[in-house]
Amino acid sequence: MAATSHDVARLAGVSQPTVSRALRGEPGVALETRQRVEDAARTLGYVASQLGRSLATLRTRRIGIVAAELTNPFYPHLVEPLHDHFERAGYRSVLYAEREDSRVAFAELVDGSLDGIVLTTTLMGSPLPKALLQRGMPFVFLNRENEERAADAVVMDNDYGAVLVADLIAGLGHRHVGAVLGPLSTSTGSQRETGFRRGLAGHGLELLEKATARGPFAFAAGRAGLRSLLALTPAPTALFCANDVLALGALDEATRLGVRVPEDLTIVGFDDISMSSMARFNLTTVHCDLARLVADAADLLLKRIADPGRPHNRIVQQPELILRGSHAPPAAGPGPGHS
Amino acid sequence: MAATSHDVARLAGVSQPTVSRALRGEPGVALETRQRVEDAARTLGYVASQLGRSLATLRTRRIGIVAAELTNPFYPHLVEPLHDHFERAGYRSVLYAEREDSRVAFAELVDGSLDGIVLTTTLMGSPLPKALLQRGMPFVFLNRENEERAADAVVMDNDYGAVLVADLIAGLGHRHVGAVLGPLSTSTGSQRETGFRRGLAGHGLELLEKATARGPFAFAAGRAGLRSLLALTPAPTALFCANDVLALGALDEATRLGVRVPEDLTIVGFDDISMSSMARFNLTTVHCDLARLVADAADLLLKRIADPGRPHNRIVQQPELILRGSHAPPAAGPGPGHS
DNA sequence: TCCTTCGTCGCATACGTATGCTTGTCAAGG
DNA sequence: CCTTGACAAGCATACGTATGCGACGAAGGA
Repeated sequence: MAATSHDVARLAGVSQPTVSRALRGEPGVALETRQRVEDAARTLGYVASQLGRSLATLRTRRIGIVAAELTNPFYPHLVEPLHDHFERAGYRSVLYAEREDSRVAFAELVDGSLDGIVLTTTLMGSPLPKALLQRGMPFVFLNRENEERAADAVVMDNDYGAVLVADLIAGLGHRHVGAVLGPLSTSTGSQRETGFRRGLAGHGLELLEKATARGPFAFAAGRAGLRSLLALTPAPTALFCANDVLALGALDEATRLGVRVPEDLTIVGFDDISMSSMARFNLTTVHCDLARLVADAADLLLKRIADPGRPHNRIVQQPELILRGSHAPPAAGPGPGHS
Repeated sequence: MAATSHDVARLAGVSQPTVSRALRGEPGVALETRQRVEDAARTLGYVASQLGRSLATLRTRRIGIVAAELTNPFYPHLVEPLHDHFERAGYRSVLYAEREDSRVAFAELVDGSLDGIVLTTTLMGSPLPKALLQRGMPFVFLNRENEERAADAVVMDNDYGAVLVADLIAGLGHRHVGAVLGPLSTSTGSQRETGFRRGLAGHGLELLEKATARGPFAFAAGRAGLRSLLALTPAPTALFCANDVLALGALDEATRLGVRVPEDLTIVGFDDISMSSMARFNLTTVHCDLARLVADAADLLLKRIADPGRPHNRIVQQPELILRGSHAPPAAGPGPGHS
């Protein structure tokens, strides 16, 4: 149906290899021949088959991005700049939005249709990274990682960021502190929890087990977490949420319940996604430079594709506290009631 | 490097075609042979090359999704369910996030690496759809379309939805009405504008040219639009925004400027993306059932791939007004001042 | 005994491109 | 006049899988 390089060759009166060389601008083709080939290609509307090309070169110029639901507003902040980076480098992005990396069929990732993979949803204990490693399939951890250390990774210093939050909350004078934590099966969730506890301890405070809620990094978990923590007596006057999506969920639920932020309740998030800076949320949070995170990850992956034998690299970036409007000292009286 | 079907054949003591048939569960392979092949494949960790397979079958089981920036919160509502739909049907999604369909290199879409394409960012006058049509490349318009009528399309009844908004605003008693419109080069932008003007006219109202702002479907355009319209005298008491992203941008800018919604200003959007239902926004808007929109589009595309000769189908879905908290009658006095 | 039928498998080839090697031509230099 | 080299283009083949067709053997019936 569609024209092939053989059709072009026939029309131009040359051989198929000459067509291949001429259209790719390889040297060793006479100018006159090259133009005849280009004319023939234009006449036939010829477009080189990526399939044939990939099979011959064993390069597909496609990169897989394993991410979670895109309607979770965190992931677009990774996927979009990844896509743009790879596009500039001549690669296409194939989306694997499987919620968890272990749900991605391993075979789909190593069936030869990808040159490399970005993992953003890896769980602790997932066998996928090791399997990719054994197969020699280039990949990079982005934002999340797991126990596998013989791999490229670009992550935030989650522990440090959480300590910053603990310092802020303790410094404001809060004594009843709660947290909406992420899954322990994620490196981000567990590191942010550890850091927050450690930070509180530095101020003689403790995160009581009953003052914690835990759930997936989703709005609904933030909402549920806020409801359950407000039911405590005394209710916490400050809440650390393990990421912005949780924090925005909690913030929104507080609004719904008539709890004022920050007057009645301090809420601090982590990530600084774009929604958090909108005036209606104005969330105090830990800023992660996701653009730089993504840029580093894309670079590492492209370098590994170019040279599979190069030494592994683990890049840790420092986050930064962003003070907006969702934090304040605790109210003078007892903890906030709730209507 | 990676094992091929020839390696498996050698180990199992059969021919390569027998390996192919055995592993795909084709009939005509003896049970004992099949098991020997499966054992050999397992031993070698064999995964069939998608490239070889695609070249032989001329089917790639990949679908291209042409969308805009994913950080624009509208697009994830299309891309995610598309991805899930196609995955269930055994297809992978390749992302082309190029802002405009005309910026996507045509050759990339017809180089044989895709079985079909979803267009969500088509501009009026774009030559891409016709070119795809001429090449016999299956595609479907989703949400946006252009002049090309010999194609599958799934769109909302934008005109009708905009009339609903006009009815609401006029019914509330607003006389000074403004609008933040989308690009005329998009079918959604122009249809929503036309419908809104027609709806207002039905109530003896008019949308003055100076009471309109226009920009891309982005937060920033909503913010800028609100600022410029509030500078008018008299300032509009009600604003129709051509989609939710514009409306949320306007709403957020109003908050920033100290303009109260809905007391000082009514704002109505279009699309009903998930952010709009959050308590902090609580946006009155026109609900589009994007899940159904996407489902219909995915179905149409898969049917066309299966049968390229079938008649074209254009599905128009009816939107529905959702009354939340951003609309109210105009304030008794003159239009709102702004601090 | 011979022919038919069926089940099983291999042979040959197609899919479309890239690339190493060889051939052929022509001009320059000895 | 022969040799050498550069340049241009073709030949052969590789990449990995799928599939039409033919071959072969066993089983069954006439």
